[in-house]
Amino acid sequence: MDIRTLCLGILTLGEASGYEIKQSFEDHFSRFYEASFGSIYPALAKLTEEGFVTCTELPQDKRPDKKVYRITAQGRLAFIDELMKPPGRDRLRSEFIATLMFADLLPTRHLSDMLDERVRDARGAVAEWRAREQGRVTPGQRFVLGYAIAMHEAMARYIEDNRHLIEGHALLTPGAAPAG
Amino acid sequence: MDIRTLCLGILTLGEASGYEIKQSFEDHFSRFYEASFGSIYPALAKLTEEGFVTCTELPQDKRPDKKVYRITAQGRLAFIDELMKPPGRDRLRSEFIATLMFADLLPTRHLSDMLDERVRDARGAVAEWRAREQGRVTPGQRFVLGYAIAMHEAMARYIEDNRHLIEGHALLTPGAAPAG
DNA sequence: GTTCTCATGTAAATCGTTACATGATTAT
DNA sequence: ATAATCATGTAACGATTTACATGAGAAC
Repeated sequence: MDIRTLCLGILTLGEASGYEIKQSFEDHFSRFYEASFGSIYPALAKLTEEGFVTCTELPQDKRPDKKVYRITAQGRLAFIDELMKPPGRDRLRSEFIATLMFADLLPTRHLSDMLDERVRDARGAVAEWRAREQGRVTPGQRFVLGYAIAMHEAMARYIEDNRHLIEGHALLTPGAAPAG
Repeated sequence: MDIRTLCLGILTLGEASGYEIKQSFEDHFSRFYEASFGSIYPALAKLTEEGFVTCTELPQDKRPDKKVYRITAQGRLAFIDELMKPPGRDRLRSEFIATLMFADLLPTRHLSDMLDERVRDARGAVAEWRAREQGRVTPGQRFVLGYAIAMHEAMARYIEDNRHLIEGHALLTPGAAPAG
């Protein structure tokens, strides 16, 4: 599922310009997929060429013309075809996790700061998603929002419940018990 | 955190050949990071050039010589330097999630199959990790294994608890209540 | 007999980001 | 003044995968 296909998907929700599609990526796919203009604009050009979307130029004053894209019937079919393919494996690249794998090489203080920040960040993301859940969303979007919330709550909870495994390690090694 | 750095990390756990590092990626980073030979071999060549690892060739019969890499003191420092950098954001690309976002475009039957398979897969992964948890692992590795388990359990649980949101939709729309 | 494991490496292709190029308007 | 929002697009660069190249031995 490349960015080209995801643009098509966003256009099933309504017409949009390249600029607006970028915002949609941030709104709907935030933390799942990201896309830059450098991939969105060429994708839209290609989709137009292929007949999956049409493009109408709206003249604007003091700005480049706004190009509004609409998905075609053919585009809708192509998108559904793509959706019906068995989804590939999730691909997560987490520097946070990679770092913690080597926690024993790092000072406890540094780890604590990292974990604190991660928990803050996860809880912040959950708050944002909860807010978005209140708005008008399709059942699919609601399911995915709930999924994101559940995952990030589980993340925060796991970190809080298990941070002692890496933070408290020095205190738990034999012979390193604190005096008193 | 690129593959080059991760190779260095794996070598902090002990000497290894390129082939073995590939296996380590599957063992330790499975579902977090993946790496192919096409990225590992050039990475090791570059690390050797930079003095972060040394390479010893073991002649083998009927096979290419095995090149065993060991991390140097300099390499260890460089790796820790890298670990101390604030980790970048997690980057997840999930075709599964992207597909569910557009669940309303798909037949319920197809969704059910996808969800079933995802739950099976998550529970299978959890079982594998639980087995690995029994072996000898560093505290960091234990933390990360627990994290992976917690995440995938949360995933399976969320899907089971909320699949009706997308599967049962037809039954819940007004006027579509089952007779009886 | 076909697939898996072991073992290394290169080259092409893919996919995407970052930086560049341009420029007015509005909010802080 | 400085940044953010609006608006499009190209070109260079980067990271990684896939396919190619080679080949024996063991297991099924």
